[in-house]
Amino acid sequence: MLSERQMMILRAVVRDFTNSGVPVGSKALAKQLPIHVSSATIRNEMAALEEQGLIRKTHSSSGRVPSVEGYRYYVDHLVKPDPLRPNDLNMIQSSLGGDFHKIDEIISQSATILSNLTSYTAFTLKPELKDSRLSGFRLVPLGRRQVMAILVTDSGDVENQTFDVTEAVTGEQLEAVVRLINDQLVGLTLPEVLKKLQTDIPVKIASYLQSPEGFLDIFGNVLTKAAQERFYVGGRLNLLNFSEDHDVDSLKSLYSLIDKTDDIADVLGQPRDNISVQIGNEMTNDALRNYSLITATYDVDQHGRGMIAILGPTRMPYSRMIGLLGAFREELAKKLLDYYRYYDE
Amino acid sequence: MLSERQMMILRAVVRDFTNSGVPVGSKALAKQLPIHVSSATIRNEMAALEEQGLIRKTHSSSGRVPSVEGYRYYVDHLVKPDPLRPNDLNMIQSSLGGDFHKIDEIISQSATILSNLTSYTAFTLKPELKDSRLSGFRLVPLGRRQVMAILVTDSGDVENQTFDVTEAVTGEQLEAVVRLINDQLVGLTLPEVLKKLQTDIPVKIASYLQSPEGFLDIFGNVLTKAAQERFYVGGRLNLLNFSEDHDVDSLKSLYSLIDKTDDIADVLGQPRDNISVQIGNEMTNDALRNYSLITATYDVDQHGRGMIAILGPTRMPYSRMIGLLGAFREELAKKLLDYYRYYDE
DNA sequence: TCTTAGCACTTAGTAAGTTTGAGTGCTAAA
DNA sequence: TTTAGCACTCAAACTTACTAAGTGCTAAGA
Repeated sequence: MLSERQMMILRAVVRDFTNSGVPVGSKALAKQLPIHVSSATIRNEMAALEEQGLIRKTHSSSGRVPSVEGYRYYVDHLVKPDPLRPNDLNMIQSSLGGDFHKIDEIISQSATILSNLTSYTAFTLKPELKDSRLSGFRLVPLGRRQVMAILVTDSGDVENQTFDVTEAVTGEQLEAVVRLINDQLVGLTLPEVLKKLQTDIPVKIASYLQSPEGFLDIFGNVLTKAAQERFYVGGRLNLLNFSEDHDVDSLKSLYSLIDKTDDIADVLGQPRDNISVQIGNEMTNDALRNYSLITATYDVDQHGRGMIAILGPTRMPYSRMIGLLGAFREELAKKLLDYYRYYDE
Repeated sequence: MLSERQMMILRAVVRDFTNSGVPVGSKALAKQLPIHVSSATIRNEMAALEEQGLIRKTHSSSGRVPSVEGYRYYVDHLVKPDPLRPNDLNMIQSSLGGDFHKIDEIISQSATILSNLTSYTAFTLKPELKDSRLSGFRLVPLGRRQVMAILVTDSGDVENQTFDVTEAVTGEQLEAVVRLINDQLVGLTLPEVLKKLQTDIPVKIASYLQSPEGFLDIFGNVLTKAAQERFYVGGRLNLLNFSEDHDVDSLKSLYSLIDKTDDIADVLGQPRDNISVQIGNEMTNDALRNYSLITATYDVDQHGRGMIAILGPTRMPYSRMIGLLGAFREELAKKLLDYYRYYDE
C-alpha cells in the first residue's frame, strides 16, 4: 500500500523520467513537488518505493527510474488521461473528414493519423469480420486460362484473386458453381460458410461437375483470404526514432514481426475491453521486450468491434497517449457508423 | 593515363579496402603485390594516384581509400566479373524453379533471391508494359453500389479495382460500355489505348450513354494502374546492415524514397544497356549519396526488356556483384521465356 | 632516372589516471 | 517524523601518455 505522498513521488518520477530520459534524483523532486519537504525525506520515501520494486537505480549512486512494475502501478492507479489538444482533434477530424469509398481506406488512414499524432508506430484493425455475411460470389473468365474469383460480404468488403484453370472450362460450368454457392451459402457468416465448405458442399457439388475440387479450392482460397483479419501499420519508420540503442538485430526482428505476421493477435494480444496498456516484458513476444503497447477497442454497433493500437518506448507519455486513443476511437467509430449508414441505407 | 603498375596498385587498394573497410597503406601493399618493390616506391605511386584524384587519405598520415573517381576508374577499366559460385547458381535455379502462376510472382521472388545472395537491397522490374496489348475489359456489378473493373493484357497481367457507382446502373449500360471498349481498343498497346481514350472514345461513347464520364474515368483509372511500372524490393532491412553510421534521418529518407516512389526511374535512372554501375554522388538523388547502385537489363525477346538492380554500400565487391547480376539476368530471362511460351502456346 | 633505406613527423586509437557532479544511505539532532 | 550534514559511490568527462600504422622527404645506390 502506498501513502499519498509516495504516490505523488512515484507519479513525479514517472513524469520526469518520461520527459527527460534521465534518472531522477531526490533534490530535483524536492524542488518540484507541491509539498515542502527536504530531499532527505524524499530519499526515505524513494527507498520505500524501491523496496516495493516500483522504482530502481541504474547504479548504486544514481537517481531512480520506474521499473516495469512502477509503470504498471502508475498506469493502473495514478494516470489520468490527458484531454485532447484542440489541434489534435482538428487534425483527426480533418483527416477522417474526407470522402472514403472503402472501409479499408478509413482504417488504413487511421493508422497514418495515429502515427503522425504520436510519432510512434500505430496499428489499426477493422471491425471483426466474423459477423459479416457472404453476400455474393462470382467467377469471371479472363481469357482461356484464367478465372477471377470475387467474393463480396454484406459489410461491403470485396476480395478477389485470379486463378489458372488447367483445362478450358465452359461458361456453364462456372455458372453452375456460382449458382450453387450463391444458393446455398449467401447470407451465412464467413465462419459458417467455412464450416459448411468442409461438410455439406462437397457432396452437393459433386452432382454438378466432374472435377469439383478445383473450384472448391478456388472458393476456399478467396474465402480464407477474406476471413483473414488484416491490419494496417502506420509510422513503421518511427521505430527508428525511439529504439534507444540502434541494435540492428532487434530492430530487424521487430520489423519482421510487424511485416510477416498474418495474425495480428500474435502482436496485439486478444482484444480487451476499453483501453489496455502492456509494458515491456509483460508482453509474451521477445521482440517487444523494450517497448510498450497501448491497445483500444472501438465499437461500431452491430457491425462489430475493431481495434487500434500504438507501439512506443516503455518511457512513453501514457496520459497523453491514453487520452489520444480514447478520443480517436470515438471519432473513428463515428466515422464508420456514418459510412455504414450511408452504404446500408 | 595510368601505368600498368599504378593500375595494379589501384586495383589492390579497392580490393583491400572493400574486404577490410580499413584504409590501406604502402607496406601492406608492398607485401601483397606480385611485383617486388619497396614500400617507398609504392608510396610514390600512391602519391601519383592521389594527385589524379583516384584515392585519398582520411587524415594526413593515414592509408588510402578509393575516391568515387577511383571506384569509377576501377569499374570502367579494371574490374572483371567474378564467375558465379556454384552454390549461388544452385540457389538461383532452385528458387526460380518452382511453378509460378503470375509473372509478378517470378519478379517479386527474384528480388528476394537477389537480396539473399548479396545481403544488399534488390529491385526488380518486369518487362516493360509499353508493348503489351489490351486483351480484354470487364465490368462486374457487385451488389447495388459497387462495380469491379477488370483489365487483362496479352502478357497475362490482370488489373482490377472496385468503384462506387452513384446511381443504380443497369446491366445493359455496363455491357454497352464493355462492348464499346472491347470493340474499339482490344489489340492496341496500352499507350495507344491511353491516347485514344483522350481523343476518339469520348465522342463515341456519348452515343451509348447519357453520363459517359463516370465509366471512362473508371476505365482510365484501371488502365493507368495497369500501365504503371511497379517494382519489387527485396531485403529492405538489409539497409540497416550496411548503412555505416546509423544516421536515422538519412535512413528514413532512403526508406521513404523506396516506399513512396511510384516511378522507379526516379531511383534507378533510365535503363541502360547491359550492366551499369552508379557510385555515390554520381546519383542525382541525395538520399543515395553514400551508396552504390548496380543495374542490369534483361531481354525477353518480343516481350520487352526488364530491369534488376542492387543497392549497397559504395564499398562493395563490384566484381562479384557484376558477375552475379550478369548470371541472374540470364536465368531470369530464361525462366520468363519459359513462362510466356507456356502461356502463349 | 628510378628505386630504396632511413628518418622525422602526424594522427587515431587505446588505456590509465584524475576530476567533477549528481546522487545515495546513514546518523544524530530538532 | 523530519532534516542537516557527511562520507561514500559511480558514470561521465577530461587529461595524459603511449603505441602502431601510416606518411613525405632526403640522399645514396643501381
